[in-house]
Amino acid sequence: MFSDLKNNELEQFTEEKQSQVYKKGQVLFNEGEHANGIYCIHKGKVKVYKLGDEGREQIVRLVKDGDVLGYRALLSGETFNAYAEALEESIICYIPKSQLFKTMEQNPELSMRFMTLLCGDLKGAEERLVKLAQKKVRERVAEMLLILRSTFGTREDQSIDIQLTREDLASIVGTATEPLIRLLSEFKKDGVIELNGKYIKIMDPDRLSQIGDVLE
Amino acid sequence: MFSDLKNNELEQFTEEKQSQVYKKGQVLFNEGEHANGIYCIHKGKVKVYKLGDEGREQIVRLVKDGDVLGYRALLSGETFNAYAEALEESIICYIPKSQLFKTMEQNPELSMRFMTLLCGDLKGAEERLVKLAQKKVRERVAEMLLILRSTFGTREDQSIDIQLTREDLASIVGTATEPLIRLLSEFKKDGVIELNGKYIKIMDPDRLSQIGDVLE
DNA sequence: CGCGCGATTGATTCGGCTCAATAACTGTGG
DNA sequence: CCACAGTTATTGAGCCGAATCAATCGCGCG
Repeated sequence: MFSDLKNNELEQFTEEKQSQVYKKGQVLFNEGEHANGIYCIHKGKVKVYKLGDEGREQIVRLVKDGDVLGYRALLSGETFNAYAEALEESIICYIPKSQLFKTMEQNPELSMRFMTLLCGDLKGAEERLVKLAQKKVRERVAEMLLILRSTFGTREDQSIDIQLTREDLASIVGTATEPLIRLLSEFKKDGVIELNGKYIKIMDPDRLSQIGDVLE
Repeated sequence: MFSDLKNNELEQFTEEKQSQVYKKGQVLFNEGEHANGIYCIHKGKVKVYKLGDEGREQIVRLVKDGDVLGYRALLSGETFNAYAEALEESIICYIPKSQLFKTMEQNPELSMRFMTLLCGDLKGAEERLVKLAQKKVRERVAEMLLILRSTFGTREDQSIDIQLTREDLASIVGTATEPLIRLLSEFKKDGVIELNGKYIKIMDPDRLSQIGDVLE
């Protein structure tokens, strides 16, 4: 994200940044809080979620090493409209508003970068919208597994490199925990995936994309 | 949107802009087409929709007088990822990329304006996402009616000032036509709304927001 | 005036949610 | 190191919402 700042600016950035370690479950920010800076995930994973009217969690986005977080609220000068919570021990640095804006003035490039990020997020959100409205849970689950794998990669044993509770998984696809579990069990029975606690290994990606797509 | 440009720039804008009349049903752009400019709705209404995997329409956004359209694709240098179609006879002016970018360079304000638009769209999309995932059709329909009224206002007879087919309405809330119609009929029977062809009049907004909210 | 599309209603089916019960797992303190 | 308590995961049964299919109706338009 900041990789092509001029050298001196990059230094300045690095100096002033405050790295902090967040433990699993620790909260970066809550919905409604005032945004005074942005978060860069140096290492780790964070879930960004909103609460529905009945208090149910809805995961809006998952964020990992190298991603930036919280710029929507900062750029629009509003409060955060989601919660962010570390999914594992994470190293995250905080860039205060003043510093970011100063750098942005000197580097129009950087503004453009944020613009691009926003565009990408918007596109992604709209695509998810359509899928949520039109696809069945079964298809969405299949698709989610593929997306998780391509986003977070795999560990040595080929399982997807992220640990989410079944509730989290359900909250990504927008369903209840039980239906999600049933689908995972079914996929497992059919040899499409393997389950190992929170780790999921995709055995037959083609089958999954078949299930997740139009077909069937 | 462009209201606080310096005078000479505003003139330049006005001179060069090409106003065009779109008839009802006429297409502004298709998904996948290359974006070479943005559209400003001078007068009229436009629906922006995507197609699901089975070809079903999903309305992403409704746009009216004073709104701007197509900047996501242009700013990110990608193709349009939705379709746009006039809902009624509309006067729309087209601002070519070159001119817009030139003006943006001279007016950082304008870039900031777009940034704000994007932030707003993103926020909106994420909120819709949550509602789609968590609320029932009945609640979403109730909420949509209220939103339509506050967005498009009412005519002299207090009916909402927009004409949408039942299919369009269904596609906004993310359901099939029949369930939507049933709910409208129910609301009508209960005296919550009145139906007059494509025009809908809200009789009991409080009841509607009750239905659309947590309660019930 | 009739054709055809959009709107409406009914009947049926199916998916997904909820509730309830059990099992596995996690971390904790004795 | 083990027992316990409190989660988290899993499975089963029943119900309800919503999609689908089918048929009719109404209306606008040619």
